[in-house]
Amino acid sequence: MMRIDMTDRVSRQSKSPLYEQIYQLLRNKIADGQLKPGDLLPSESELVEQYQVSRATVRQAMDELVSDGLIQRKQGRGTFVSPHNVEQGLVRIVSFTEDMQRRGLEPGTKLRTAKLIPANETLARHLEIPVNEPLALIERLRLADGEPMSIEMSYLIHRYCPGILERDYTDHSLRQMLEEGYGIRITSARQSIRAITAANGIAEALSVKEDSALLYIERISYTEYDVPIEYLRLFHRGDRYTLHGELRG
Amino acid sequence: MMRIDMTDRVSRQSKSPLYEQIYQLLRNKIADGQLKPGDLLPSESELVEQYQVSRATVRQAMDELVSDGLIQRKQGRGTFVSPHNVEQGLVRIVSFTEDMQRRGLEPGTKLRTAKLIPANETLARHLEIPVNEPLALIERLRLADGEPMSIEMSYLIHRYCPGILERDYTDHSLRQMLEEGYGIRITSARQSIRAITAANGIAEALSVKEDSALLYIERISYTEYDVPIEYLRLFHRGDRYTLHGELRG
DNA sequence: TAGTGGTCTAGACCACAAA
DNA sequence: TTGTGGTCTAGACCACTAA
Repeated sequence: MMRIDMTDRVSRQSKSPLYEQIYQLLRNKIADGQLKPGDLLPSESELVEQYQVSRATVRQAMDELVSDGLIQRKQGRGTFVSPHNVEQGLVRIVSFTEDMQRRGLEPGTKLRTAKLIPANETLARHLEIPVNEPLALIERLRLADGEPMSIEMSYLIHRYCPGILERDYTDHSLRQMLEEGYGIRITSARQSIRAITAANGIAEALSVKEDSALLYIERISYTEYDVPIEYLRLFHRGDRYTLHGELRG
Repeated sequence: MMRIDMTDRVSRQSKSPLYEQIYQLLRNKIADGQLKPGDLLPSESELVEQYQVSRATVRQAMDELVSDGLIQRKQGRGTFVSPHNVEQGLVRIVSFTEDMQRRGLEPGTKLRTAKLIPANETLARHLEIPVNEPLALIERLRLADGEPMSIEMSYLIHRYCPGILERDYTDHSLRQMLEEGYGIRITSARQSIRAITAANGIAEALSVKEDSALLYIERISYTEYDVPIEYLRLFHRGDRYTLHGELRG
């Protein structure tokens, strides 16, 4: 279980900025249900009082939540938790586990492959490495409530995370392992989304008919130094998986 | 042709805020190629000087561009136009025409249907109106370089835009007509994305085989008063249409 | 009228990158 | 060392909503 800091305060000694700390505190309150959809948040001036920071800092924290789609401001009335829990995979990187839990489904994982392969031309170009550089390929079947939901193929630059293939991918998220085992933080990513038909092997693994429609996502993840670290391919069952998002006008 | 304001200044008399004006000016410069991908933007202090506003206002304008994915900040180095023109339909509402132009394709439109229908239960629920309320259904085939790309089915609450069915949808965007003809501004939307297989009629219109994979988007658009105004269904050809986006860690 | 969020200012000090 | 963006403050006035 994740340990959660329940002290509802911010620290000026922390290495993370004040607005980030406030953002996390509020995000946690929404995540764990202390603040429910439709609830009125404390006003900006109340938060200024509570955390002893300036209003600009409070607003910076809330800006992030707005851009996540988690809260909505109403001038003259206040700030509210968004009616539905939107924000799913279109703005922020979300682990499969968190994604499923937010949908009210029980996540599960089966490892299909974990091996070393040489980078082909496409992978090399996307990861900005030489052709034939060794990559760790980790392929997992993701389950929701025991039923196949997605296949994830993760191509990691092995040089940055030697020995990762010997670890256990079932219980720990890859991102967590990269951070804790190798000090690698993924801070941004670029992805493309399209619809494809399921090839033979994929269809079988996902328990769908051949040529069923899949939501296919390719994602390149970058470290805090803007270095590509992972190329990810996601095959989501079209009949089970939907992305949600909010748009501005 | 759209008239573009070339005066590179902001006005304190304008009804739109200063940061919004600066945001639009910079956005236009990126759109029309005055600022190309990879280019260094003027520094924040230079923009402060140029537009005679505070640094916070400049930063607020740039925050929007960052969140659009159009620019990237590099501490100690400067702010750059994003290498690729990402930002496509996952953050901001973009017209089909603009979308295609950004992809370097020639947009085209064929009207398929324009008629009045009563709202069924699903439509009524999404649009927050009574069942059987009259809706204007406008169905268009969208072309890119002369080839079918998407089908758009737009369900508008007719009460808010009477007579819209008599207008010309080929040359004007629906959003533009709503704004100019009825004073209705669409300021936000909520959408869901999934993969489906093409049903018979849709497949034929899109010139693809039956059961081809389509990227299917449902979108509810809201006015500035958070009133639902339009329910939109988009069927994009999976082999031609890809969404791109950036994620935060 | 009182309280909310929306906008804006004029500073300050910091961490980081490049010369 | 200089200039960049990153963070933060303490104010100000405005537009909007609800009582």
